[in-house]
Amino acid sequence: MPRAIKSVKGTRDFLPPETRLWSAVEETARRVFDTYGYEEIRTPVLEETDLFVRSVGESTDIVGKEMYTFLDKKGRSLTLRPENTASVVRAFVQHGLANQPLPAKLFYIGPQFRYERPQKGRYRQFHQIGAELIGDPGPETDAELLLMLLRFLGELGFRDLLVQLNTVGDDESRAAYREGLRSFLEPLRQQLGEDSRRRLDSNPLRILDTKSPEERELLKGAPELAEFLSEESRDHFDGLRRALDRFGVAYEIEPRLVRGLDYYTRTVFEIISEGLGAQDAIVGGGRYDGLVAELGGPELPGIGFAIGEDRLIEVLPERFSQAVAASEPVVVIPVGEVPAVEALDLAERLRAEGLAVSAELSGRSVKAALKKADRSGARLAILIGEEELGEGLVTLRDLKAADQSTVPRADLVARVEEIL
RNA sequence: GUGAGCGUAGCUCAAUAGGUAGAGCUCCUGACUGUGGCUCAGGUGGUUGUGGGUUCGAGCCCCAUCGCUCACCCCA
Repeated sequence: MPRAIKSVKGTRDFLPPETRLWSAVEETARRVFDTYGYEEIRTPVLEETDLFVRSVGESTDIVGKEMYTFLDKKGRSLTLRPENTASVVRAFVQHGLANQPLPAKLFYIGPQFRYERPQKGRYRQFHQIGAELIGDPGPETDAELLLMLLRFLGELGFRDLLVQLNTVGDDESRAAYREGLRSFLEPLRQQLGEDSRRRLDSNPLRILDTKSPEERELLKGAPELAEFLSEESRDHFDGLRRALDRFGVAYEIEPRLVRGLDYYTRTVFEIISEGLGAQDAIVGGGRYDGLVAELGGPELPGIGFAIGEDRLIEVLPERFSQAVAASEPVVVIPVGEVPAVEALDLAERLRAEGLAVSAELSGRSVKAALKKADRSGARLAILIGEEELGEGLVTLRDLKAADQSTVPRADLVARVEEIL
């Protein structure tokens, strides 16, 4: 016997009925995003490796050790996208979208890939629903993006979600802070862990969100970014907070929220959820005012978020999942000597009317067919018997009420719709 | 990449101190020749993740490997 092949580590098959849930979530996203004027963009799963090196950042964990990178047959270095913002910005630049009315508002839904050790809420192929807005620097734009995000999550039944918010300042603020932090930590170098010592050279800001209690203790006397913020960055952050307050958005300032992608500037945010264990962030995002230019485009600001769809579905409120309807509410069953094709014929007529119908074609007994219909969650069974066939009648059986009646075919659609 | 726990039927799990694999659910059939949800009877389904070792004998012990799960790390 040949070896059975299994799905690759960290990847999953999504089977019915769970796939209905995924579709429903994605439809909700499309509907809500549409009300904010966002259009869908689909970018390739495969990109030139350099795209991520330049945008996400060489010193980040994502680029340093989590990418699916390989050489193609011509020796080009390609990478399965570990996130989607870089691709969206690349496409924006490549197609000259800056020449269309700004800001550009784009959303995407699709798989992303990172070579990590899988655990709860973390997969090698995972899925993100994200949105990007390019070409508007104002804090009201940040607020609107967050309002859209929260409206979407609200439509899914989430309540009381708390947005964690911070600002990492503009390039100048960050450069100044980086030096401030470095000169504070340099004397303490020997007390830092191995990772943090390395970051002291490459990216000192990342040390801030360490989880090590000893390092947190050391950091207590560290300078804060707020002290180094440029006036513009401070104004921007204050403007965002005023807007969020006006719309009643619940948020908390999380000064140590830094985020692991290099392209973020100013506004950064996260939403975490209970019930996900250690991987509890369901949304992450922020502003990236230098990224478009970094990727060869014009000097345009941008902001976006990415929702972890796998994690989102893991903690989806029950009232949403329960509202996702069952399939095939009607089953057509041939009785006695009536050929299966008659059941197919009737099913086709009903489908043409827009009804979800399955036909019993396998020749099983009426009894077995009803049993199967019942277990599948069907609401109605239509029995085509020899006795009624000649007179243009069928038997309509309500599987929940357990009663049935004989109805003319002409009235069938109306009767079915009445019951459903 | 590091650590820990776990891999027996499609699913959930059994298998006394190593003695040659079983149940429930699911699925199919029948009791009920054109009528389901209950009950009863029967059937399909496993080289115990894989490879090696110890042993007269391994699902059980040892090693390796793959996978799953959780945590570290990182992030969605």
